[in-house]
Amino acid sequence: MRKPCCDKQDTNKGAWSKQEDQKLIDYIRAHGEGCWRSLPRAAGLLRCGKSCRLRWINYLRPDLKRGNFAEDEEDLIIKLHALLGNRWSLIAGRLPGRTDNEVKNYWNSHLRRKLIDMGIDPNNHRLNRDLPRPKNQLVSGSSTSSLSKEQACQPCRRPVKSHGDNDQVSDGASSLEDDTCGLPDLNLDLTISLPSSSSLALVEERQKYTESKIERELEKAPSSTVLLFI
DNA sequence: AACAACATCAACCGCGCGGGC
DNA sequence: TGCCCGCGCGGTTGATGTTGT
Repeated sequence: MRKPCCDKQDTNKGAWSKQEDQKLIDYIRAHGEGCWRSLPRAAGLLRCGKSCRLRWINYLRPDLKRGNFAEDEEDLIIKLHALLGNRWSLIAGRLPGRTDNEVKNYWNSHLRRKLIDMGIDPNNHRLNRDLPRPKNQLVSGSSTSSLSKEQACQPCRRPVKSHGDNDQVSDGASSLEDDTCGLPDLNLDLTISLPSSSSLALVEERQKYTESKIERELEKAPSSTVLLFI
């Protein structure tokens, strides 16, 4: 049996207080990121390392872009999801200032429903004849509220999670291989465009940071997917 | 105004991967 | 070569906010 990541008896859980945030920020400013396991003690925090890491990455990091997703960001997420599936960290790596958690939440709460309302299966990004056809309004209160959370999520539930599956990239990506007639329905422009010219510098900086990792991941992806991606 | 239902998102959990020994 | 440990990822949960009745 695997050891827990920390001694749960002595750690706080739940929402972070301002003081905790400040301690974490101060510590990372002074010592940099890394060694999350020992960080809490060193920083004087009663949190487990994973919790500190998550808090920093998803909320406290100075380069985070908070706020609503722009339309081009939405497009990019949808396109990348079609290619990569639920590989949120890879998708987030292409969105400067966004975290995997943020992208994942946004997908689950907004984009998935948007696709469903457009009659597109968010699993494989193909037109779904069983779903309602496109409506004039993308997300209307009545149309979405009639879809219970369970109903909306059910088709997207993956079978028992397995990282091994990732080697096949994803449901979405693998479906591209399975059925090549899927994408044209979406009219997806698969060229990856940068979100905006103003954020170009940030994009480049972050891309450098993630480039090697992304490239490694893409090497594992099926060649057809790589071609599309490039 | 009060309650219920739904939506959002921060945070947690468990697992797999990869590096070090 | 195999084991251990730390990190990172994706799925899920639960608290909180918002909207509808």
